[in-house]
Amino acid sequence: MKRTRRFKRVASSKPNKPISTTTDSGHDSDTLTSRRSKSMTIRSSSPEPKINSVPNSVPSFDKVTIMPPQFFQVDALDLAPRLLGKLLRRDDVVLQITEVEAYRPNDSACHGRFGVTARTAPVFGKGGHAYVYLCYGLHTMLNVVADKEGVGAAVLVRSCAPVSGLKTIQQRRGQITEKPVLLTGPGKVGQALGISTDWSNHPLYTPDINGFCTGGLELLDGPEPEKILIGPRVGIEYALPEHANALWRFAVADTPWISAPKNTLRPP
DNA sequence: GAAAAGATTAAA
DNA sequence: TTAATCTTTTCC
Repeated sequence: MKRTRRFKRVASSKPNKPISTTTDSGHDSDTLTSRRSKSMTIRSSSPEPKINSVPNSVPSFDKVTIMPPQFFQVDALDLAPRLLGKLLRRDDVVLQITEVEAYRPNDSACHGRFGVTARTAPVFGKGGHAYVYLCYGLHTMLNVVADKEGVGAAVLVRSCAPVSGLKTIQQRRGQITEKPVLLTGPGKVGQALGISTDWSNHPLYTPDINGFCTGGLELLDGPEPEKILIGPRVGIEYALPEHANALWRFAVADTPWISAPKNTLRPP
């Protein structure tokens, strides 16, 4: 066990991070608990859930709609394409989801295939929570848990486009660029959001206190893409052919913010 | 208790 | 094309 030290290696461990008390590495379950405490009421189902007329501009935060829990309580195959265009927010960073993959029960590529374990427990939890795991020992992968409690289903967020907080994104990524290389790839999304596996099981439908950006992680409504592309999922060659070949990868069409490989994506 | 594999990325 | 890197899960 080499383990030089148990220092929480978080992607965004850059020294000049703007967050004050709630640092990435300082994030812990206590913080989660308090954040989750109910004393805050929000109308997650406002009369006008759609955000049209916001093509490029950033929607003002107090008009934003947080997706309600019931939005997530569907089959991962249904949830996945609906996540395209939606927004992930943490701090001043807002990312628009451009590419996802669905993972489902009885799916030989799904992390839930071994049943409930310490790592995968959130996958079997209530839809609308995050499932964050470490891949290849270094990349934090963000999934949106789907379906009802007890069902092992989730949607991996593979790529995003930046909406706001570009400087923070670049800082966390360690790259000063506006090109797709900034956010196309699941590990990059996790790094840009500055999350660690401690964020696994964090609810994405619970607003920050008073709706301000206090370090939470939320899924906000966003414009639906006009056209989408589908294809087989990436990096699951070990799975059974029927699952490896299933077209459960979804992407926004006509955007450069898509991860490789792109040549396996086709119109539905 | 040990070994293998992995929903990847960046650099050569 | 390949090294980096380490947790999770399985097997003995």
